[in-house]
Amino acid sequence: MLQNSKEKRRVESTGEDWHGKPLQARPGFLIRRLHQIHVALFMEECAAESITPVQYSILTALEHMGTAEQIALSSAVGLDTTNVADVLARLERQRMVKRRMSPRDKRMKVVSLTETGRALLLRIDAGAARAHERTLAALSPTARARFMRDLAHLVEYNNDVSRTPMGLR
Amino acid sequence: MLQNSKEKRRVESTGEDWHGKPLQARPGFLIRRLHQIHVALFMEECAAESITPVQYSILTALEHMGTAEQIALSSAVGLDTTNVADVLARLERQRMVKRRMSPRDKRMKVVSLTETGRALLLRIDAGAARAHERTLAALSPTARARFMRDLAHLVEYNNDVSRTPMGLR
DNA sequence: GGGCATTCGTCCTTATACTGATGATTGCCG
DNA sequence: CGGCAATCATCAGTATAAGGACGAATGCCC
Repeated sequence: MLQNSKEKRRVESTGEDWHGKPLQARPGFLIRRLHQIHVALFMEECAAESITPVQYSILTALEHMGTAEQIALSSAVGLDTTNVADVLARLERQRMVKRRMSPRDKRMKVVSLTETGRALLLRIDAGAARAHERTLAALSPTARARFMRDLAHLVEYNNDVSRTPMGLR
Repeated sequence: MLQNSKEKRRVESTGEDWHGKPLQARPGFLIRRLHQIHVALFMEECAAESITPVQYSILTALEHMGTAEQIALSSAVGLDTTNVADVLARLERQRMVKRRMSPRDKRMKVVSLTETGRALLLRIDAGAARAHERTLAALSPTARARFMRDLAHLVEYNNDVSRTPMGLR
């Protein structure tokens, strides 16, 4: 059932007794809560423009890639293709993004930022930065850096979990 | 707009340049991904029973509290009351949970575990534990403990962000 | 070059999550 | 005791997220 290319070591039971512990001691619970909190902070800081963290991720990825097929975007932001299509439809409705059929491969759609989208990114930047900083504000700069390193490590290690086609790169 | 009882210090701009950095260097992105990953691992480990992490959280909270009004559950698991009602409706449909009007206060509903729900919790325990351990598997035991401490600290610090009525206690 | 597995986008369904609004009930204050 | 603000659950609406299925297009293999 595992069989990843990386061939993970078996998770040997550390005998950790999650059952007895309160929710607050469980990784899954805390991660969900922190995610919730960051989204709330982001929405608060960016209330002026109506944009969500995921939309921001997609716009940012698009800015870096210049132009991309939906499947590439899906891989870049770690989202299901279904979900990417969904978010892109909303972004297109708001004129942040353009989609055209690829002339090379008629199965694909090529996505690119519009001027409106590029302008939005610039307006959003400061708010997004504040949201990120407030999310980590409780930690000292040292602890913050360490936490980010661990976080990146955890994500990279299990990067191929979930539907994301080729895993995230 | 902030004005929490705690009176947070202003987030002084550390001048962090998130804009130039790739998504992988942004806290929000990594937190979302890790959440995604944990959910996927949980679903994989608990595929036998059809249950989600949030449903598991609610059942667990209910087990600890014995019996509770929806508003108390909402506070315990850090979810919107709307959302709690939603999840409870699904759990009730699967006979995991009972809801009755409170005789004391006819606005409230009292929720409790059924035998089916209690049995499910026992069956799920090992899988949930494996999911939690796999989520953190990339870190050494030392780093894992430190990461959990930081995570708890971050959540506790911003606990009152989001709609959750009284904040989580 | 004709079949056929693969790929890409989309549709349908289900489950979190939050906001805003509403209806029922309660407790409090005069 | 009569009104009125606050509380609790719910409803409607929107946005992530994933799974399953499907049609169109592609490319590869014989």
